[in-house]
Amino acid sequence: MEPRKRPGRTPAQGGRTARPRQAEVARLAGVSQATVSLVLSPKPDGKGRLISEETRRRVLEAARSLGYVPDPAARRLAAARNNLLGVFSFTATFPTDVQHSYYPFLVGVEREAAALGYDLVLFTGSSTGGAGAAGPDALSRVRLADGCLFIGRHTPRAELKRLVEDGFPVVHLGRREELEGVAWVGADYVEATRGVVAHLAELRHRRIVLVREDDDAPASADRQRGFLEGLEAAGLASGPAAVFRSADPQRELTPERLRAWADEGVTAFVAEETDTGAAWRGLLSAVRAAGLDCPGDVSLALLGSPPSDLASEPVPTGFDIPRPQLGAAAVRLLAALVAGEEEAREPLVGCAFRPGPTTGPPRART
Amino acid sequence: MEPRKRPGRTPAQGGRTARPRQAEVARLAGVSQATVSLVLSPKPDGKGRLISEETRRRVLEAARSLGYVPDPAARRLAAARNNLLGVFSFTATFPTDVQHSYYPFLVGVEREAAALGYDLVLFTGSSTGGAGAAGPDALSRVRLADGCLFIGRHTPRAELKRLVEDGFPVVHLGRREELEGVAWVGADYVEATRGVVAHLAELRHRRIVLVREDDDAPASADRQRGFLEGLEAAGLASGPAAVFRSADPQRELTPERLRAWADEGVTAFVAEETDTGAAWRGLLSAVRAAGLDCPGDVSLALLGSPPSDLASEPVPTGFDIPRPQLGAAAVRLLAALVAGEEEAREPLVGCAFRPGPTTGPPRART
DNA sequence: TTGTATGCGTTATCAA
DNA sequence: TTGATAACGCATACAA
Repeated sequence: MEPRKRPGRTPAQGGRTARPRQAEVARLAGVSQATVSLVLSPKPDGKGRLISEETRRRVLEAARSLGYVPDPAARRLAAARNNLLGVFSFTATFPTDVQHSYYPFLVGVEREAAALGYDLVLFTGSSTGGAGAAGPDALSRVRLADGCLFIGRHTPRAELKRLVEDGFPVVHLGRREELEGVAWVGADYVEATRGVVAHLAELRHRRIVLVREDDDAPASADRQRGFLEGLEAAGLASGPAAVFRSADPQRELTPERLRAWADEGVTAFVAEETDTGAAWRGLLSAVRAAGLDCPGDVSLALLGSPPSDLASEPVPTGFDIPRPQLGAAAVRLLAALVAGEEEAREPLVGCAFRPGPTTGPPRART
Repeated sequence: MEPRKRPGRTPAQGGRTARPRQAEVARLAGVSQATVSLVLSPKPDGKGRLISEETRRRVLEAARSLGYVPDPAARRLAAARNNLLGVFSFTATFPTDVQHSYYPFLVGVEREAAALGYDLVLFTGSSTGGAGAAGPDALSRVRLADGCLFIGRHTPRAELKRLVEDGFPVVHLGRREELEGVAWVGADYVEATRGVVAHLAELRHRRIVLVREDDDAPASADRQRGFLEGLEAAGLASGPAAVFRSADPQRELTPERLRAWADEGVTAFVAEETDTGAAWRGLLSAVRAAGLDCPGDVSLALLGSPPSDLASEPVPTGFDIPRPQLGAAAVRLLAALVAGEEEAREPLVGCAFRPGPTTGPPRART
């Protein structure tokens, strides 16, 4: 039986012109398809040109005139590379609720990817139940890319581990030490928080309280750790009493509570930054409701950046998470993994201390 | 010559264990590779099961025990499509300056793409070297996807046309009627603006002035057209005098000018929305500087949404551009083109009228 | 109902 | 220096 023309092909392929293939470039240039491949995929092997300058020119010209672009799927199948980096977030990458946006990270991710010569594939998460929905192989689609960046707290561990075990380059944006073998890049919340505490201690605050949400995320734990370490370093009383942990700070952080603390000699509060900003919001409103002056009566600091809807307020003392830099660092690491380099870089990115008008020396006690 | 073991394979493929293939699943289940494929990729064709329940079970069991996951590259290669939609913006997709961001569109783009089973490839036109260098064939890279969405005012016409001529599915986000053959999806500024004028006319305003920037973008032209049509429909005097066009409204829109208009009987102003929001800003500050009360002395309307940094101000009367919906509509259209369907849908998306506190009946003239 | 054969577009090997 | 050719893993038309 002789070969069919195009078996395995759905009949209604669409009436449009197919994308140009290497074979067509070859015909136009009067060479073989393999030659086209050689010309078009420069070997970094350092091997000198095996193709004559003349042929080379003709092939390039033909490719250009045809608008040829290599098929990423075929490339990967042939065990080559795509120049495609994946970005996968379990929740929507562009949520309607801008509060949870990964936008600032993406700024850095895009810039760095472009600089390194990669395009980005945004794998639409399972949020909408669309592309990859919830199936166990939802994450599998990312294998189309050369490597993939994961963002968000809720990355399914098993799937991620599977990818890593298969040798697929993966980088997680955000600390993920529990996931063994998963490379990650994160902000150094511990150090940054220590810095904020040190700042308050220098101002002569003696009792400081951390307001945090009831969440087990590494980001929360890190801040608490940095907080306690900071207290110790300053020779201040630490202990669980210094941490106020609440599932709903905006409710449970009452003005009475605040006054009680003040009476006990607490002169400063630090709140963690989270998606919702609940801790900080709760703290702010409680202070106001209690009629306390800031920074006169109490100093306030935010362990992160203020929510965007509070943009009209003065920017509080705290630190800035360098999200674009984080994104860029993650891409650099991922690119290194893709290139087969051993992972050997500092995964922590420092946060810059941000002075602000919400902290000052405590009022002398009477 | 007998077949090599794994030719075309780079020798140092990595020491990692290869993932299971359909062939291995087949061996374990005692069936052929094709059968495995049949079982594992359910056809939505509605065709009943061609595979016996027994075989089916065995295959699934074998696949599970081996931890089989399909290779997306192979799958896409065989299917002759990527399930990838490109998104191309001439400026960075994620600019540092959030003002100019396409974020709201992307929200809808992502959601709809996910719903339709597509992933997104982000192309950056302005990228600094790297992937998308600035070459004339920069746009050519988008051919890697099954189709591409273009966003922004500055899409190079020639390149776009070339893509379309080659039968590559292209959709432009924003009206682009000059570019023949280029499918587009846009907001119906004409109709929306007419609505705003009608609203003012109903309030009994008799003289209304449009403040616009000196830009030839379709978006500006459409608003002007809708404005003039709205005036006519209400039986009001139109003509060029009703349009104030300025390259720098924030400078040229002086309080004196405003007073002069008021003296002439102008009781309402509408300003177009642009990237910078210059028209609206200029109008607002001039009204304030002139000491005019709004909506007492003058009614103001904004043909679009207010800039985010004016979030603290009351939201003016006007209309909302449904950006997420626009993005979604564009993706739907693009998907239809990719699927080979003839383009046959309404490219205009309506804008919702937004009542606000900045308009009211004009003060009775003395 | 299942197996066989073939090709999707690319890279890489080997012979010419 | 270039041209055949064999896979990569999967999906399908067709035969059995």
